[in-house]
Amino acid sequence: MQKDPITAADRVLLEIQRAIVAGEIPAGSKISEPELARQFDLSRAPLREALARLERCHLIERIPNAGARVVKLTPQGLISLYQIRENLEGMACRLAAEQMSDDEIAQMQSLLDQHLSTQRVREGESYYQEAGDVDFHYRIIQASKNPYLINILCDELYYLVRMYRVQMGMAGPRVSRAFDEHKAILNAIASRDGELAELLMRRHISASRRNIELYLQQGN
Amino acid sequence: MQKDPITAADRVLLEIQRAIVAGEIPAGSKISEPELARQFDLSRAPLREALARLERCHLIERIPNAGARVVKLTPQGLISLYQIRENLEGMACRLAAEQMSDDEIAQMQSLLDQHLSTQRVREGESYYQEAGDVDFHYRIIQASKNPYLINILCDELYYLVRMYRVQMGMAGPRVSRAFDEHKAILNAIASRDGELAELLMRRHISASRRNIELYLQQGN
DNA sequence: ATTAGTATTATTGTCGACAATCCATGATGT
DNA sequence: ACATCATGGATTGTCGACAATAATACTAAT
Repeated sequence: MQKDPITAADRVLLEIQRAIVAGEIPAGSKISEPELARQFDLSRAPLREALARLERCHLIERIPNAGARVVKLTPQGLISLYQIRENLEGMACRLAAEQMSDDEIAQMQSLLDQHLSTQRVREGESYYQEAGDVDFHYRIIQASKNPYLINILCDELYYLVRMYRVQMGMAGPRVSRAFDEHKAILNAIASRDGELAELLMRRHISASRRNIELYLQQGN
Repeated sequence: MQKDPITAADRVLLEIQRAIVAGEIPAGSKISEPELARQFDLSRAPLREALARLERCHLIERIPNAGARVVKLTPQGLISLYQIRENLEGMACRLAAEQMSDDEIAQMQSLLDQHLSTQRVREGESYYQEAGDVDFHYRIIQASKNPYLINILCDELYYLVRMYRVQMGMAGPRVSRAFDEHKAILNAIASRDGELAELLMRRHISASRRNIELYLQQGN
């Protein structure tokens, strides 16, 4: 059994991460090490460790001797992010189709059934579908078995995606469509058609991106 | 003009990075913070900062309370790495074809001419071609203008690629072929054919991967 | 009044020491 | 003899303070 030693830096990291994603620490605002240290009642050492990891997942930007700032959200940044997702998650999907075991596929199918039931219960509310969408993508990525790919998508880009969604209020009328698309993707994986699975995933993300772009133009 | 404050952590980072890539610090060996601190004659604080960044570019792996180890090179790891490169550099190439200015393209062409001349001078020696290859890919990636893509490829995966090449002694008989492929890629970019540029770059990297796989099977 | 230069203040980078945790060695019991 | 547990040593995580750098406020000169 592998132990999981939680360090102080880990705790403060999770807390700040959540706060930034939720917008409680506003985008573009300056990060003061002494202030945060007082606020979380710990030294600057573990805090700096946490900041290093926050920089790693693109939530803050640091300039030597000048300090750290929370990233600013821009339409262009979001486009860049979705370009990457389209490629990498498409690739993850192809690999998943090649490498998932039959058991894993069955588990994914039951996961989708589960999503369907909660979706029926909470029709209109998009949060659960959001979480479900995240979960679905997360599982696919993990199933790719490529450690670098997993690291990039789940550890480095994932929080930023969530930050965009949360702060731009992505309710999205795509709940049911997204579910159908998930189902089609999983079918392609189940029939071991990696090429199709990749194509469908790319379309799925591309549709999501266009949806967001539409939302942005509406909003402004 | 932007200043460039070099900190102690930066210096030790570059030094350790070089040492790991060159194999002077052997793959799989344990990293001792106190020992390295003595060796570089500085405190553990900047050293830990450097280690955090080394973890970021996948050169070391850290386990809480247990320490850091230099990554082990495995055939599977190298395959995973090249899978990512194939996708992302292909994408970078397509974006470059869409976004590079005519000036930038002209500069790239003169860069290739420069490679040709040095290649003629040092026929057989692969180091310069290696550096040239690296430079070519680097410039293409930068030209994609996608900050996340640039970060992933140039800051996070690049050093690991070099580590594999150096430690596995990738001399490679692909010197001239690689050059021709570079030229074909640039031609596609110059004619603004992003689709073709992407395809050619993927083939280029795929060929490089197969070359390495062949080398591995030979070596063992 | 505006700008250049300077002094002050605050923040980051670095240091050495302490506390908590892990690894290795050896003792002990069956 | 082997497995389990305890102990000692070493390493990592954390702390508070100092030094170096950057941001700010103020003074002075044109």
